[in-house]
Amino acid sequence: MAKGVTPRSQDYAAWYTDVITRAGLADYGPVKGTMVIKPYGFSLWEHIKASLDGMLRESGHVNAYFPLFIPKSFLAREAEHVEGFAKECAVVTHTRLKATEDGQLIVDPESRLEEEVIVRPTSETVIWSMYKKWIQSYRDLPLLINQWANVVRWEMRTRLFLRTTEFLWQEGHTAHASAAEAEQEARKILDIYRRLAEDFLALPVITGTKSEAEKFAGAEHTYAIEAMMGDRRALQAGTSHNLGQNFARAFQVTFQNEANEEELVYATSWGVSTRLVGALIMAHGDDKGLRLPPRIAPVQVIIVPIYRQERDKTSIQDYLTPLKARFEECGIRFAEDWSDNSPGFKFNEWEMKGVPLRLEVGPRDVENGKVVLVRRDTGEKLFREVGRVADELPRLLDEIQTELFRQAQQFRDQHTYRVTSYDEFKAILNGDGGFIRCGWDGTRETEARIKEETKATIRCIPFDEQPEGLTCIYSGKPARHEVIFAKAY
RNA sequence: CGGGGUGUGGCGCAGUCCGGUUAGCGCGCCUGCUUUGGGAGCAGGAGGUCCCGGGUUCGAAUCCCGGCACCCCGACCA
Repeated sequence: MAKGVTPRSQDYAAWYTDVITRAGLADYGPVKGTMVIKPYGFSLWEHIKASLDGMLRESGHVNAYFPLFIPKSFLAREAEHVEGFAKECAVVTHTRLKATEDGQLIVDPESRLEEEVIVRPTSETVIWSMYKKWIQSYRDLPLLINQWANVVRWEMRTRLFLRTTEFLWQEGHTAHASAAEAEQEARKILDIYRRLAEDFLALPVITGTKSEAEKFAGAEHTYAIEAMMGDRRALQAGTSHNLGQNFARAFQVTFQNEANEEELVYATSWGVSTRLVGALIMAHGDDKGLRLPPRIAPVQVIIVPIYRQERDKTSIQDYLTPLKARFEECGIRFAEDWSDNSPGFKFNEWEMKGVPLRLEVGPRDVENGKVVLVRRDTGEKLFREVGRVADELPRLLDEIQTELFRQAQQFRDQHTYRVTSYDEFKAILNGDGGFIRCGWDGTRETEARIKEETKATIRCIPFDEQPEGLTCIYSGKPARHEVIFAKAY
């Protein structure tokens, strides 16, 4: 195996998969499009998950679990929804296999299901079939349920973490007594997603509304957080939908309001997935590998001992004992690398894994009462007194967190353009690419034409849009919205 | 579903055109010794249905026919 990864500038896609495999995040599964999330990658996901789960609980949501299998007929209940997902559903048609005389294993034709079931691509339909049973009165509302689950979407083209046939996510499904409350919920969740991205993943995002063409199948409105990756393409990092009464209507979920009138329930759904891991890799990674934000890094500090002889090793171990005790008191996630690999190898290895801080201790440090710290974000070397380093670490980790965010934000801003002519628009997309902020006449036709001609799509209509006085980049008509265009994953 | 490519020890590849020793190289792995402040050195060693199935031939990784799988590029998508 080569020593490093393919440089980003040479082949971004190869760099991305190299980093994932070399850092030990994931591996390809045996079935096309599937992925094994390895312990280090899974630990990263679990930290992301814990961060979000905490925020969801604080805002009154509870976790539950709904079945993987859904009757095929459920999907068809909501017209747009079936349209959106039918093409990518895995379908279970039989319930068993059997061995033939010549030892082959075949699907037992006698086990054919009367009603075929689908593997959930998302759970709106099963969940609303249950909500029908659970909701009668306004007193049953709001219902604020979240589930952490796997879903399957049989995609044509897959990429590790960004789009796999099966992926892990959380999906929230809420029911409300008024349209206004559902709208407020959808927006509240989007803000939680924004905080997850910005405060935990150090990933600056743009919040906004999806165009009709890009919204979720079955939603009234879709809101999203959009982030810029290192190749200046956009990645949708989370979505929140106001479903209006569409699913309540499809599943006949009504409640009696305070005026004793029967009314359809108002709904939202929202989700973020393991795609966030892909976002982290592409937003922060460099040619040495991952760079993880301390708040979600599985290992925040890697201790690398450096020694020649057994007695040095022993003295380093003793030297580290009180320091490690202090780390534990401070709640710092640290690990030690006592493997037989050379120090240089370990440095590269842990940089590949994106550990925010490396702490080196060698005989010279033991003699002088020092340690050496090296920041992954800046490469800076810091020499510190062993007795004081634990007190400083929480602040230093915060600083790294902030710095990663700052770098990503600066990168995004440098590659965000406001343009007024379609020629400029195309020049940017044919060049380095980036986010383009411009006017749009609000028509599906314009959006479709631009996509066809440039591959760029409307990522969102940002909440802070200022369409007044703008003209449409394509048609020249007065702009209905100011939007962000970009090529997207 | 179109277009392109690749299937050979764990990984990356050479060998295939032009059939012929025991299928080779780098990395990794195992053992031992020496090393260790930016991917250590030497010595020894283990590890292969050459994607699968037919065919041609005295002889097939190599030629012929058929299949399968995966990767990349496009249309669809969190």
